[in-house]
Amino acid sequence: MGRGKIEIKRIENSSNRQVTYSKRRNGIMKKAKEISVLCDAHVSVIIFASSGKMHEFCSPSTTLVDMLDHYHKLSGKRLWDPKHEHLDNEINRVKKENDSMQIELRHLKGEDITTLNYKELMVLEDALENGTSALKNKQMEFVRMMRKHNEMVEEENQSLQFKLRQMHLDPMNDNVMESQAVYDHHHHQNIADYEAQMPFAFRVQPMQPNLQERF
Amino acid sequence: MGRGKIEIKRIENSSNRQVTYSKRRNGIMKKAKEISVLCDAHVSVIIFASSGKMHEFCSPSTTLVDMLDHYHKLSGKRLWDPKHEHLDNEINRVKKENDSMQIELRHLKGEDITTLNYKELMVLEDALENGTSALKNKQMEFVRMMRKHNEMVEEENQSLQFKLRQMHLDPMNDNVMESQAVYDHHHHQNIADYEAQMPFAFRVQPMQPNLQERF
DNA sequence: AACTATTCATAACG
DNA sequence: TCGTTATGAATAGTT
Repeated sequence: MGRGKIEIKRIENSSNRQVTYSKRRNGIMKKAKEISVLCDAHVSVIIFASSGKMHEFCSPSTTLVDMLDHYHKLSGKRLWDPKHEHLDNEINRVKKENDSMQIELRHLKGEDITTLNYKELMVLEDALENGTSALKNKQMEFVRMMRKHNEMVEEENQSLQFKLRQMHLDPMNDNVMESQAVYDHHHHQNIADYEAQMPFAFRVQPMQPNLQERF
Repeated sequence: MGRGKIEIKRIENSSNRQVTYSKRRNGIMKKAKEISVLCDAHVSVIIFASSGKMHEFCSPSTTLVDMLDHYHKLSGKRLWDPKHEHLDNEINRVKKENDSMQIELRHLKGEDITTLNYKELMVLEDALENGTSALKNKQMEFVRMMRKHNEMVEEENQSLQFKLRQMHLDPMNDNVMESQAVYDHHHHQNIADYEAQMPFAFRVQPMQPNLQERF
């Protein structure tokens, strides 16, 4: 197509080559645009001239990244560096871990255990027994804390009653108040220590209405 | 170029589109080859048909990876960095999921529960109760299967004893054997049905030595 | 860059 | 899917 047929081999004349490059490059880009419109195709064309200059075309319906992503999936060839592959592997590894943990969790919660064999059920039973007994211990600890707390509150009540009685008997005597202050200081220190260890729910609402049902 | 001029817009006739696609794709690939030879250009063409099939051309003097590297440098556009970031985020997300599952698992197994507050302990208790009761049900199912199995074995024993006794009394009489054969056929069918449902551990070693301790 | 004589690509058809 | 062909498009060489 031109004034004469040409052989397809490197054009030695540099300026000729440059001109032909520019003309044919435009031709290819036009064709690429056309096929993408005519046939709904996704097309990516990247050309580097021997001069180093780059030209590219990518169909407007997509992006180069998406195309390369797709390319990666279809061809199986690795375009991205080992870094990338490493990340992929890491994701797969972690996801597998995730799946097996999810299964274990479901089993412990009593779901999907119909497929388990006898041995697996034994393991599950051991785990549940451990969990249950640890829970029981922790709950007993709560009970002990509650007892202690109650004792301290009762003790404080007594001290307050004592104080009130003294003031009633002798309203002008400050000595009573002073000796009480020493007691209070010590006492509140203890309560503070204790509450620091107390879980939040307990401190806000010390009396769980149905706690006794649970033991 | 062709029997008539065409407008550059999507070809609605599907088979026409397919034919045009294939012809024009060949045309582009040929042009790409030619320009790379004639002008020393590095060319990459990737085309996805709307059908999903992929075709590519890359000048023989280079590779797609090299071209993309070059592209990366010249255009400044970040080709895989966004992908990297995406993978990183995915990993972090899954790892977080992992961690929380691991914590839940440990709690169910009775580990690290000292930090739990009262509310959390209640939730844990519910989960453990569910798990335990599901396990109990499954175990009872095993017991029922064992019972059934034992009954069948005992029944078979009786039948065998009967057969032996008959042969001892009248060693020359084959009728006994024939009537027994009918019985056996039916009986073994039942056992096969049953064993198909039996978990593997049970079938290999029907008598678990410490089973009775566990119920 | 334009022009134009040629070759090439391809739309329609078989 | 394949081959053929008339026609328009691309482009090599020229100005």
